Amino acid sequence: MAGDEDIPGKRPTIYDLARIAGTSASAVSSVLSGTWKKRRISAQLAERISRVAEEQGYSLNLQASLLRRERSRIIGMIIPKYDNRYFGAIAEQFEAMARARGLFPVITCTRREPELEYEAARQMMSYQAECLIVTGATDPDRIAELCAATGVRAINLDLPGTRMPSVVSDNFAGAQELTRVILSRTHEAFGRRAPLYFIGGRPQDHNTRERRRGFMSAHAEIGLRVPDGNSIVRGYSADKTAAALAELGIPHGSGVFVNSTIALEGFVRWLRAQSPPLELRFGCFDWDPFAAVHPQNVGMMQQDVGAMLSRVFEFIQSAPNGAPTVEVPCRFRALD
Amino acid sequence: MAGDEDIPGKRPTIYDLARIAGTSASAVSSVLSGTWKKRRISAQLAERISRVAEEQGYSLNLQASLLRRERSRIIGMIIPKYDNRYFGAIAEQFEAMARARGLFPVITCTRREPELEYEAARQMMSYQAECLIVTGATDPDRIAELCAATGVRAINLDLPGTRMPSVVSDNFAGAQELTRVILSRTHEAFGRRAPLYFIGGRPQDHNTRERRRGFMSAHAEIGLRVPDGNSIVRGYSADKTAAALAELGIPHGSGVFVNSTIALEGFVRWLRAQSPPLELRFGCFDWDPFAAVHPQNVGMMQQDVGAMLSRVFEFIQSAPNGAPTVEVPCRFRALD
DNA sequence: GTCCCCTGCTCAATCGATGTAGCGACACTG
DNA sequence: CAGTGTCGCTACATCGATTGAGCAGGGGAC
Repeated sequence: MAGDEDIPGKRPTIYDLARIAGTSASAVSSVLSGTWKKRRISAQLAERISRVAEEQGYSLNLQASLLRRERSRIIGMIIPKYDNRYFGAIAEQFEAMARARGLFPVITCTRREPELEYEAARQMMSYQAECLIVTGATDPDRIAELCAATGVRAINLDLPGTRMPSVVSDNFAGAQELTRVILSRTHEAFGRRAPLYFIGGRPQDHNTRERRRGFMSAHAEIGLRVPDGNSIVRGYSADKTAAALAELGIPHGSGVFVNSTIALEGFVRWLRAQSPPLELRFGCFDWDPFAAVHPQNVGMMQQDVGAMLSRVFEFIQSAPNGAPTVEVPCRFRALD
Repeated sequence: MAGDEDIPGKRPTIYDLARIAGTSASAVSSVLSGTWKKRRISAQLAERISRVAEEQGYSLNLQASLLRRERSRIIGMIIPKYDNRYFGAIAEQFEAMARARGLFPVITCTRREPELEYEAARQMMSYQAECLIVTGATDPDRIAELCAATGVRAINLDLPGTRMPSVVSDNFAGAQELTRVILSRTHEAFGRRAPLYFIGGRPQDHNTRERRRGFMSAHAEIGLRVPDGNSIVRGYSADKTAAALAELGIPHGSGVFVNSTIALEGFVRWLRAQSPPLELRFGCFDWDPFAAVHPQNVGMMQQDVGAMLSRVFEFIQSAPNGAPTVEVPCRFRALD
């Protein structure tokens, strides 16, 4: 007990433990990393070292450890938002699934800013991430290039790219089904068949294009043509959506396809402000438990986050050839 | 151009760059870290090194860099959930504010599991985090002890502890105000003054206790006594809340205080399932934009995430004495 | 007694970046 | 031409953990 030196601000290293336990740093390292049996350390010494480490409140210096090891087991994810049920669920489940596989997840939020996406990806390289999941990126191919240059494997999630494997929802089929339901429920409620309105998303964005294609296809099935004026596609922003709706003037008895909960936020705010109250029927691509109890909501298309992430981890374990895009079916949640 | 060796899976180091540029690793390091002017490197050499680094797609090995430096500038946060507007906003704003201050945020989600909280905190120590923000932890004092042992500064957010500085909402005043509004709006709507119901939270949790105190106080002000049976406090779970509500049997014309959006999720699900429809008035401690358009919602008490995080960063910059608890006022969002 | 093997450890090189100390070359002073 | 200073760069120790190589000592075979 005489040699224990507790320099306050200084964290103990394996050299400190070795000195205190009267042994070598190698022995300490192998005991604490669990490889001591292969290295022929006696159970007695292992016991002593463990006790000293416990007493001194030792914790591994990951920086030093990772510098020496060949594999970091770090897996990075960049994601545009946290405060939204879809991306929140992705982040939360990704962490849990990564941990369950013995990997160290590191997530960072890029707020749909292309520069921040790029910087965050660079930072993941610096962390020595072995793999990077690029979620909802505005320019996935630029990041793919960065990853290719440093030899880091990358996978797109939610929004596909052309240079690395992608896992996305089956946006076309989901939108088609959702559109059919909104059309029929609007018909039931108001007795007329009119083309729906399409609200939210970005014109150039892959998901928005696919969903519009499904939306159009469901209209075509029943011989309806959608006028050009029936769309508001002004980006992922609740405020812009609400402002645009005020100009559009949707008539009583209409049906509305809302493309994301972000647009839906603007939509329900606008809808609530109408006086006299406006009777509509709407459906939304994406799930939210509070939006689900709105009386005019006829259904929400929930993206299957668990299944998508499973496919992502399959791609991680066995790298595919080329840059395939896998589409995962959505689950429709009918309301009422 | 003859010496460029592009070993595919291998990332270039400063030694590779030095060899290619015909200079030393020290020069490369100082140029890339921006300290080259102090080290008397000529602008010409700096230019050449930068070009080579660019060409080779060099990226810093943070592990090696941090191992050598005395400061990591890493700031950790553990948080119970992502997919909820309150915690989602905390995570998102924390990252932005940390970056704006030149720090590297690392967040991890602990799902209110005490063991995972502890493990995650250990991992933050291993990352050499200089500071740890402990958000909504079930046992903050245990983590405080861990941090004290390794000399890492720690701050509680949302839920206070006794061993490190804490930043929390003014739950008492917020709950009191919210209760007053629900009481008066229920009176307006149904003409009777009856004690409210209190739904959600954990009995032993500090926030729940404070909010119940505010709730009780607002009742006492107008001479109302709250019966013991008017509470459902069974943890942060939408399912348990919905199940308990089914047993409780809240009568038509009642007012309800919902303690968190997680409980609210169960509450609105239950409410919607009632047939014939149940007319109530409720308010919620926490903000959610979709819940805000519910016709029976009279107001939501929004926690001031920006202000709370500002206080957290103040504590980080100048460590306070002892373990003070700062209370940040909430912002009431009246509805209708 | 010699050879060999096994046990239980330690030594020292290594990962990549950083920063102090110092070296060679040249200019300028007196 | 010795002495001093500055410029522009390089050498090397260092951070903490990992791991292949190797060493001392004891036991058994012949």
